[in-house]
Amino acid sequence: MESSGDKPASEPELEDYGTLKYQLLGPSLTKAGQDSVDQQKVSEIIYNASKGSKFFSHEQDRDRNLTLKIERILKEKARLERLDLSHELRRADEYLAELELSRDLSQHIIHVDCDAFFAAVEELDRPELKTVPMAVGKGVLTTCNYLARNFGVRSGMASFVAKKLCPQLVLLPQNYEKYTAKAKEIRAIMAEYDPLFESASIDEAYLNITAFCDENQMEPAEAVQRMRAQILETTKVSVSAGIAVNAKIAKISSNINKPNGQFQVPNERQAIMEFMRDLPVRKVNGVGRVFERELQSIGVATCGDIYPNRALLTKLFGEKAFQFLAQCYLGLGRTKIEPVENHERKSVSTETTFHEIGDKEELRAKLWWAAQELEKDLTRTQFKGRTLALKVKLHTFEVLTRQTAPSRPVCIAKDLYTFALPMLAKLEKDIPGMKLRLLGLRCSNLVSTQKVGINFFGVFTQPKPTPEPSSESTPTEKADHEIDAEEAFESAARQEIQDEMNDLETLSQETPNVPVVREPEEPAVPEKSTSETVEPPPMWDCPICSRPQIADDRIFNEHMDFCLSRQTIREVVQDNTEEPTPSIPANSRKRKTPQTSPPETDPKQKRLFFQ
DNA sequence: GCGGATCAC
DNA sequence: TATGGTGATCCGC
Repeated sequence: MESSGDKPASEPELEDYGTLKYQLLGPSLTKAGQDSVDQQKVSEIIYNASKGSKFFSHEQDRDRNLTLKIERILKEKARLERLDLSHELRRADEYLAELELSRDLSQHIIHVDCDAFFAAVEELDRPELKTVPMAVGKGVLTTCNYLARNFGVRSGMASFVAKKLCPQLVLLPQNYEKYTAKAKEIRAIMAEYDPLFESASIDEAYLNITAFCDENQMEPAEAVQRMRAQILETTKVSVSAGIAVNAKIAKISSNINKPNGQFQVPNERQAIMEFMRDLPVRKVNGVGRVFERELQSIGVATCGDIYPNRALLTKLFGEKAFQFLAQCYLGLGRTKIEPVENHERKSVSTETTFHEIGDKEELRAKLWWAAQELEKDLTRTQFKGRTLALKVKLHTFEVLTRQTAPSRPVCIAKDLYTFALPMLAKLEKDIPGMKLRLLGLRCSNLVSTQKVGINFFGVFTQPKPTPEPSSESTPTEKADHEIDAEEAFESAARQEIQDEMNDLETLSQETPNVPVVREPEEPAVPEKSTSETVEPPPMWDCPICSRPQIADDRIFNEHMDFCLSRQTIREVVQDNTEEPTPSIPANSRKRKTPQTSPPETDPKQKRLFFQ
């Protein structure tokens, strides 16, 4: 969420707190300065609340590694400084000169950021919450109101830590639909100022108001003042805004007079350079806690400090980092603002955290669950993946990823599971006694499955179940999904276009399984399709009992359903309840309905089960 | 291309 | 007692 205030003077002294305690304060600290908060005290409380936990040990590890890395950076810096750097210096200056030529002062870009958005929306429904410290989010806080911030509570903070800082803190669950609806109201107003505005997240947007200002003979600050008033008036949500020559400076500026304020950096080179000169590098989007420490170690605290170090940056941090920092120093940034729909999606993923699991059956159930979730997301976004990645977080909080390139693009749960399982098995083999706290799947190298369908009247239709951006797919990609016109025509008689598309989808990718069967009498895809599968795995491991099963749909499904009910019975028995076990229909896996739930072993889910 | 790491929100 | 999920990018190999 957004951060608040801009008070370089109150930044904590690293030496006083130690790097670890600084790290534990969380990512939002330096972006959001806090007045009236005793940071030292807050730091102590967080430290003590975390001490001894696995999370803490992991943070300690990371901190140690970063400290070592910084030692290497300093050694390298010392080595470089004994050399002749005139070549590096000239190269840096040439690049700066080149950048300077590209400077464009003609645009008025604004960044709009809602103030404590989720909390603000909740306060609209329940005004009494305005007078108490309140936060939104379970486990980890998504955002909190300004009263809570006075206690040192922040977004991204574990809620039990927040409770230590502020025992009277009111915690609300997230209600995403509510926030989305409110965001839509706000966006409708922003569209009046720039119809091609760019949503950066649910509560942030960039607008290019150059044209609006020209057409209405208005100064940017005046236009923004008007827009903010209009948003507050009609949606009752206050927003802050930054006005500048580009997105980078606008973003920084929107934080300066937050909440309910705005700040402008004039479109003049001199003013921009002065603004950047004293700006802590951490304020720039893209500089996080790690890079901040690395830069600080070589004496770069503000963007102005970049210039005297320009000859060293490429060698120490790489070419990209140098170019990024050069642009920070000059105050350059993008002026191209465009709707997110124009952006090409690169990946689709899902992951969940759970209580520590070491049991292989349980892990397979989690993997199966993730596969089903990912299938849903891939269906919604209309993609298949050429690459599939498994992500796990060990009980120690260490994160590992393994990826594979299936023989063809995948999007069906069973395929996702089939290709992911060997990666999980290998990890289990390589890490004896592996215990996980998170498991996730990601598809990348995406292939669009958006197709032009033909309806009953022969009219082309563009199915769009969600406003998901229709990523521009290359002609080659589209060739992957040419539809069988005959089959399309037959399907056209059906009422629901979405069903039609799903069916076509299934056929087009030659998967031996029909993911969606609405009509009970609908026959399953004939067995022959199994043989059409590219590289059909001869055996599948059951996600529940992990025993290999013949790779035949009917046999596999029956076996899995049997295992599912058995698993349920066992849990019921273990839980010592006399509640009868609901039987799972044999074909339940073939219906894309909530009852497809996997053998859930989370305590929470078990409880739900018996309610 | 893969895996680790960082970053934003 | 207890520390999130999604997407993107960069680096070193």
